Amino acid sequence: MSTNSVDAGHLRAFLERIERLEEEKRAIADDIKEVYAEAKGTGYDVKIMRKIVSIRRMDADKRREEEEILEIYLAALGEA
Amino acid sequence: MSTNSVDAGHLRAFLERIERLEEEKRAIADDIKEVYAEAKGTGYDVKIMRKIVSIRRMDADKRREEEEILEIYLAALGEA
Amino acid sequence: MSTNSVDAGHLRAFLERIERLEEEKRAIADDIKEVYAEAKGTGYDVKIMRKIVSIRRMDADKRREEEEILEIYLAALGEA
Amino acid sequence: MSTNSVDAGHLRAFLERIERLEEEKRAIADDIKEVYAEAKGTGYDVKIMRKIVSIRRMDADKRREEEEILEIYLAALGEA
DNA sequence: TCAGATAAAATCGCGC
DNA sequence: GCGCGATTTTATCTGA
Repeated sequence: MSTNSVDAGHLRAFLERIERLEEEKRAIADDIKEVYAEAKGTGYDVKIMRKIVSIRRMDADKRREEEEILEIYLAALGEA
Repeated sequence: MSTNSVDAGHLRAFLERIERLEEEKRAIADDIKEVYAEAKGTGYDVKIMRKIVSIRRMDADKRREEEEILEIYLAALGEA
Repeated sequence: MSTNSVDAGHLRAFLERIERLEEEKRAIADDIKEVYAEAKGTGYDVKIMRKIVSIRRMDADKRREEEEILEIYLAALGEA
Repeated sequence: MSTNSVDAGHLRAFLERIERLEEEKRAIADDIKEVYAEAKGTGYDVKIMRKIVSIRRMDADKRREEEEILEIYLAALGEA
């Protein structure tokens, strides 16, 4: 078997892994849309919900950042 | 329990479902990145890989579209 | 003449170009709507027409993508 | 020549008109992007420019609305 | 830093 | 006429 065919087989495997993962990603994105639609059907305002989710995500990111900084400080103290 | 607290609980449940799904989505996106990185490490050209994936996705989309138009045609015939 | 006024004049010129182009774009969008309306009046199914247009656009896009990937391949070969 | 073939020819003509118009629309959209890119290269903030364009568009719409209302009033007066 | 991909918001057209 | 789904446009985000 030539090097090329081995490479091609390898490449194909990579592509298939990627495509399977992209499909899963799309499925989850659809699930998210469905939840928003369901919430809308229950009377909630989707736009506001998205804002809440976005703010909470920023909060979570901020918390992570702060924890990282704290760890850096603690590490610096440990070395001091 | 007041209507408000019930509604709030409901909203909270929706938000938590969404946030869990978004986290899963992010995890999968990371997986995809890892696969590309691994392929790159094996010597493949990421740009070319992305193009291939994109073209194959267009094929799939087109097939879907064609199935949809077939359904629309059939529905139109049914109404005729 | 101050830098500010020059800049402002420049900005104004950009904005006017954009607005003129947007108006042209809107006019064309209206024309498209009119054609669909006319076709509908002649008895054609707009939904099906839109699907056909969409599928043909995908064909064109795919052709473009394929040309692009060919160029990328050739460029990659040139660098090899 | 059957009715069907005439219809098909007609349909084809509609589709071609639409596709030609869509291409023009796309070309203009590209022009707009280029203007923004050029403005960006001159140091302007694209996001702010978009906001300005959007606000001016709203103003223009508002003016149009007000003129329409004025005309309706005037017409009502003429009939009174 | 920049373009290109992705996600979000706005808009439009259709059916009820 | 109005909500709903589909398309289009805008904004954000990522990776080269």
